[in-house]
Order: sequence, then C-alpha cells, then structure tokens
Amino acid sequence: MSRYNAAEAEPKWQAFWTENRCFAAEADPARPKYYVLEMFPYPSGRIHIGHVRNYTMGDVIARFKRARGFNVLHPMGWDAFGMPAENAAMERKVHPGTWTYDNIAAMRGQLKRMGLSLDWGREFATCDPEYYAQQQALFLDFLEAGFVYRRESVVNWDPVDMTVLANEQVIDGKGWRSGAPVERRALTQWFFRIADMADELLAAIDGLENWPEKVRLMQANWIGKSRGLQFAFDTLGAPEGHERLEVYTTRPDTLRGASFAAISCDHPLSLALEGTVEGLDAFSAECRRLGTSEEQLEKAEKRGFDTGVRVKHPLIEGETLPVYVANFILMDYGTGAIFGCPAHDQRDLDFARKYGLAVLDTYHPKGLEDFPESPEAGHAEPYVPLKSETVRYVRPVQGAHRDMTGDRAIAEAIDWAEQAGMGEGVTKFRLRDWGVSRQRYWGCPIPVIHCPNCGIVPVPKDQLPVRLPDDIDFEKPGNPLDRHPTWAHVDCPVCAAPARRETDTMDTFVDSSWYFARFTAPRAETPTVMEDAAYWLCVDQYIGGVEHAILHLLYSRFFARAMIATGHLPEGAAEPFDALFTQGMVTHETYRSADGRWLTPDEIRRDAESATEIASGDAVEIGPSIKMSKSKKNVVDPDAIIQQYGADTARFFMLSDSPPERDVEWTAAGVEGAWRFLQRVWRLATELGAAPAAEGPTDPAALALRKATHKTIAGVTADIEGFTFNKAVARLYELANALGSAAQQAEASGMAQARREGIETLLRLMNPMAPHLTEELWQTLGHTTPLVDMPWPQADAALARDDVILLPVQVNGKKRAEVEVARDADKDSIQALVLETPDVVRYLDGKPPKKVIVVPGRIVNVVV
RNA sequence: GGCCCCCUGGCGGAAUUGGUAGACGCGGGGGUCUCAAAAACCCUUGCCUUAGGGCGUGCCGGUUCGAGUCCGGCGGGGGCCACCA
Repeated sequence: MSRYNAAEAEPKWQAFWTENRCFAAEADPARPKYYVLEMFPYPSGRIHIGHVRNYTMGDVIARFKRARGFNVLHPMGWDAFGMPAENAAMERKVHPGTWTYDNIAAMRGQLKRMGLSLDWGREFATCDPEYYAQQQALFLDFLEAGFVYRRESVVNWDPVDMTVLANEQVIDGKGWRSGAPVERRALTQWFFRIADMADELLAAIDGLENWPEKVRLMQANWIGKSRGLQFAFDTLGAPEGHERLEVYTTRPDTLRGASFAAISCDHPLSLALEGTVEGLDAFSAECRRLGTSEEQLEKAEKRGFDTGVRVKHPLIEGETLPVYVANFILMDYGTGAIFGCPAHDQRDLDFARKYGLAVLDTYHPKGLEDFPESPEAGHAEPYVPLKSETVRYVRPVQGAHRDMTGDRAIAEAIDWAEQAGMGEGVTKFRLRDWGVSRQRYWGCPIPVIHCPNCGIVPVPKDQLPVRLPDDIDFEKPGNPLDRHPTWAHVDCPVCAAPARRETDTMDTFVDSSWYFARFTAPRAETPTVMEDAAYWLCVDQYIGGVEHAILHLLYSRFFARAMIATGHLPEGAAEPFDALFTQGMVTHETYRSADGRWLTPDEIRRDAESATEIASGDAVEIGPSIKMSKSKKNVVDPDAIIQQYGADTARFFMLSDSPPERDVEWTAAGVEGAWRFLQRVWRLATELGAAPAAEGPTDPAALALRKATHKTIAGVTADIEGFTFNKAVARLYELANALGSAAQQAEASGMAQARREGIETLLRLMNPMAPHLTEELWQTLGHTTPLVDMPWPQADAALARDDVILLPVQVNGKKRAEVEVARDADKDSIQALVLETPDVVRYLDGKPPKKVIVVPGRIVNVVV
C-alpha cells in the first residue's frame, strides 16, 4: 500500500508552479480581478504558527477565486522597518539592514515551503530604498496638500528607547515595546491631519458591510464622535481676560444640577492664576507629574484645588459655583474645563462628597413622587440645597429616572440653550492627529531640510530618496541619524545656505498604510500607477489579526483618501479593503514541571489525561491553552511540522478544527487527524480501479453517491465563500466517508463512474486547502491539465437536490414520527398522510387534532 | 466606569437563521486482521431508564403550534476603549 510522500511531492509541485509562473498576476481589463491580501509580516526571522493560519486562509481564497475564473492578485512583502532591527544591531553589532534582509531570506524560504499561490514577482520590503523613496514622494505631496504639518506638542517619551510614541503605542502608560513608563516631553513633531477627516472616516464605516461588526464598532469608538453643548460661564474674581470660562458637556440636560466647575492644571485660567493663589502652583505641579498608567489612574484620588474664582450658575439667578483645578481634567479634550453634576456622574459625586459640594438632581424620579427631598439615609455627605424649588436630591444616574435621560433630553437641552443664546451645540471627536515623528534610525527618513533662512524646505523630488546612511553607530542611545557626522549636513535647495536635514524618521505605521496600493505597481517610478491601481483596487479580501483593527486599518483608510486627494489613487478607492476578515489566534497547552519549569511540547509525552516529562519521567502539570509565547514555551515551529508531515497537513489542520475567526488549539492529535485524512484520500484515489467500463443501469447506491458528491460541491463552495472553512472540511470528510462505503459496493452498476466522479471532485474541492497532495493524485489519475489550471467544479442542481425527503412530525412540539414525502408535496396531502401515521393516530386517541401546522420541506406539528 | 461579544456532550465544534439539537473531527469503549504490535477497517459513544419513555443548549421567567436561536432578568467568561466631561 503506497503512501503520500510529502517530502517528495511538495517541492516538486512548488517548482512546477514557479517554473510555469502560475501565480504571476497581470492586469487584464477584459477579466474580472480579485485581490486577496494577508497582512504582511514583520521579518522577525522565523514564521510562526499564526502566519501559517493567516496565509493558509488567504491561499484558500486565492486558489478558489482563481479556479472560479478571476484574475487573482495575491502578493507578499515585508513590513521591514522598526525597532527590533535596531535592537539586534545594538546587541549583536550587526547592521539593521543586514539583519533584516537575512531574516527576509529565511522567512521567504519558509513561506515557499508552504506552497502558497503568491506572486513573488511583486515582493518588496518597506526598507527597500525603492519603496521608501515613493513614500517620501507621498509625504511631500501630502505636505503640499496640507495633510502634514509640524507643531510643538507634549509627547509620550519612551526613556529607554529614547523615542516618541503615539498615544496608541502607549499601553497602560508604558512603551509598547520597551515596557518602560512613559514620560511627558514637549517636542516639535510632524503630524498627519487625520482628525479633520474624523467625520468622514466615521460615516464611511457604515459602508463597510463586509467588515466584522466588532471592528467597525472599535473604529467608531476610537473616532469617538460626541454631540454636546459648548457654553461659557461668567466668572467672578478671575484675572483680566478670563471673564468667561468655556466648557463642553455631553449632558447639558443635567446643567441645572451643576454644583462646581473644574479645569485642567494646563488650562489658561489656571496658568494665569499661578503665582497668585497660594498652594496652586504646588498642586498643579503635582498634577503634571501624575502618571498615566492604568494602575496609577485607578489609585489616583480625584483631587481638586479651590481657586477661589467663582462662576455664575447659568440657570439659577444669584447662584454661584466654585472653580477647582482638578487632577482628572484633560486639557486636550473639549475645552479643558467642565461643570460637575454630582447627581448624574459617579466621578463628580465622589468629588462632591470629598469637598462637601451639593448633590442636586435635575429630574423628578418617575414613580417616586414622594422621594425625600433631603439626603437619603445612609448618605453621609453634606447636603447644601440651592435656592430653587425645582431641585431635588436623588441617587446618581441609576434606576427609575434613567429613561428620562438619553438622546432626546440632551437634544432638547441643546435646542433650548441655543434659542436662549446661552451656547451652541457642537460635535467633538476623540480622534487626534497622528504624530509620525520617530527619533530612530531604521525608518523612512522624513524628506525635508531645515534652512536658517528659508525654514522648512522640502527635498526636491529629483533628489529622492533621502537614503539612510550605512555607516552608523549604535553605541549610544538616541537617534543615530542625529549623531551622524555628515549625513544631516546639507545645503539648502533654495538658497544654498548650509542647512540641516530632518533627522526624524516616520512611524512604521506609515509604511504599512499604503503597501496594499504599491503591490499594484511595485516597480513603478511613482508611488502608484493610476491604471494599475484602478484595475486592482480595492483589496477584495483582506485577512489579518484583530490586533490591527483600529490603528493600521484607520491609518490606511486615511492614507487612501489623502492619496486620492493628491492624485495617487483613483476616486472610488477611498476604502482600501472591501472585505476584512480577522482570524483568531493559535493557542497551545502549557506544561510545567513540579519544580516550576516551563516545558516545551517536545519535552513531554502527552497521554489522554496526563503528561510526563520525557527526560525525567516525572508527571507534568497541564495548563490552559493560551497564545503561543516563548516565555511559556508552548510554541510549535511550523518548519518542524512541515518537515514531519508536509505543508498540506499543516494547512489542512489549520482549517479543520475551529471557525477561522475563533482561536484554534494546536494539538498533536489534531495534526495526526489531518495527516490520517490526507493518507485516506491518497488511498481512496490510488486504489481506484482503471478507467470506468461502459455504463449499465445506475444502481441506487451509485446514484446516492453521485448525489452526495454534488451536494458536497454546493456545500464546500458556499463554505469557502462564507469563510467557514471548518464546515467545508467536515463536508469533505463526509464525502470521503461516502466514498469509503462505496468502495465496498464496487460491483454495483454505475458505481465505478460514480466513484471516479466522487474522488475527482474531492480532489478538486480540496485543492485550495491541500494543493500538493491533490495535484499529485490528479496527475496519478491520468490528467494532463494540472489542477491549478482546472476550473472549479459545478454542482448539478438536480443531483444536489433531494426528490424525496423525510419530514419530521411533532405532536405538541415533540418529535414522534417521520413521514416520507415528495420534496414539493402540498400541505394538504402532507397533512392527510401525517394524520394516518400510526404514531400520530396513537397520540390523537380518536379525537380530531386542534391544529396542524405544516411547514413544507421542514416540519409538521400536530396540536392535540 | 463605558461600549460590545460569548456560554451547546469528556473536548473542538454543527444546527439550512424560529422548524428533527449534537453534523464532522478528537478522545473513549468494543471488535476484525496479526505470533504480536503498528497501520488500517467495522461497530458504538449526550444524560437517566427494565421495557415504553423521560431529561437535556449557563440559571429563572416570558412570547410562540414550536426557542440553542426572539424578549426580560440573573450568573459566569472574554474583547476593546478609558480620568473623553
């Protein structure tokens, strides 16, 4: 009995595809196109199992669409700038470029061993000067068009990496790579004007129908549109020029309950008061020192400092509110000043309790007309009633009056305030401009020159790229470009005076914001070629991890719009990714020895219930299945799997067990299962007899097999279209089971033909998942056209449909019988048949049924 | 704190979107072949029950002829954002 030899077959077919340029894409307006893209990898040195899952899914789609007649673009590249290369340079004294390109070479080899249908002719790395030259050209066009600007800003400074981090790169107050607590520093930075586009980026989310709802929500929340009221308090006792205090609120309906105002320590009023109010300077200094990490925020008390300044209550004549500087007010959201309504906001309530401020309700609690007007028992905070008969005390927010708040009350309050000339309804966004300056070497240089006479001067386009110098020194922290003896020194292109290059490089998110477009014309002397972009874009299917749901995708959407505005993309390409799929992680059990050492899967022997360490024979504690990580040692190496079982087994397993959007657990048993199935398919195909003899009358068993075959075609096709690969795999198993049974009845008339049809169909349906094995078998069966060039099989509708169906019969909602009826039988005849069925007669007990519900093709329910 | 999602056998998961719950796989049990083992193949496998049947999709309630699916409440798990006014 022969076996599938992956070690021989896989390289053979990979060479065949390469030699025949099977996956080289060429724009052809006469053919419908399909652009499949997986998020390109960072060249860390080795592919990991998550890559295998990601690229396998993409490859299934690419090969499927190809077989369906599409002109498929399926490219691969490298997100190659970034700090790991610099870290490697510092640790191992190797040039970041050398390290990166070596890694790319290694990973390219690994990807090729997976047998992916990639157009390697379009490959590029973002650190290629040919790529970043075009990125610099884009930057200059963006600068000219006003999408880029420079300003001083307080930035997140990573003291270990000595670089600026975007807000998004600060996680829990720590640098996302170094993990060091982030400090605040004022620096002049380059920004992309993404905030101006907030409304459009938000509105367009509605059109992204083929994106996961989860991602659309995350983007919408990130953009953070809010509608509120902006108005000014009149101040009492404030310094000159601060007669009014602007505040913004999303809850103008609670304004009557205001009992204090609070401002940021960086607010102009607070700054003006510094030095004039005793204790304020010290308090402000303390606020500025406050960290921004989650724990710090959690623990940080809500503290305020009474400035002595007061503001007039805008709704209650004669009433005034104290103005506090408070440590929880952000200067860069809204106006940096708020009013506090303790009755309707937990934080304001905490603050009010602490400083003995009034807690005033603005709503009469529904159904609680006798609610006490004095503090409820159990509340110890002082109660200071305002002189207004409409004001009542209630507990904050929750409960009976919740239904009276909400959008309607807010909208009415804004209308009222506008008509009263008190303030105006405004829309604010959470989204801030995108700071792209990085004080790093291994990134795309920002192509401008600082001239003492002319100021900021763009590098003329014919002088692009501004290349990174090769002779660099990583001995000291900070930016090597800044320290380079000659690189930054350059004459001004306008006045020829000695000038200095910009030494900041771009955030690597810039690199990945337009690579999808570059793939449509990867060797062009301009960033894109309109004709190619118009043909290939948008990306029809984008696949990657949900960790990029916000930043990368939002930046790409911004870039696409900016590129349209600067003439680099056609109108209509504003949304770069028509369909998005976010795949789950690959997890693995963790193993720990009695003395607490983490063990790799290779170091243990796993039985059904337990595990032992191979070296010692000791029992091993089995931990939960979690994301693979080096520290927990629960890592499997894709290369080792491919070497042992072949790429097809790894690919097939990645698709079989779990729905693609969910996490999948990597288990040795699962891999074995996939391997066994592939061997079974091998056997089914190789044991198939010679070409079928002349046809006799078709035996029912043969017809049943043909029906199973065609149902499988319809099902697998729908499953691949719907990204339910696990279901497609289940159907392939079912067909293989049917073929196995059929082999036992090989003598039945028409069975030889039915088996051949079934097996060939199985191979064709499996081809996108296990391309090598199926090509090999296809050839073995005598075909000269390789599967890669075969069209997708078509289901025969008549065969895929059942003519007679088994209809379940319920009595009072419980299944009691089944009846066999024609698929298109009418309700009356079904009902008549059901009422004669012995099991139903028994339950009727001689009486007529109260009701009979017949759902043709589904079910019958008899109510007695 | 805000927004969102999920909960189905021992396990991963199906269920035509309100119509036979548990497809398919893993694991388990039994068998065939073999001197033996591996491989392979066959049968079996939600729980309870002596038959007939009863019970079952986190828990409680509701809507419906019919609920894993819809509604309300509770419990548990997870994700994203977060001093955002």
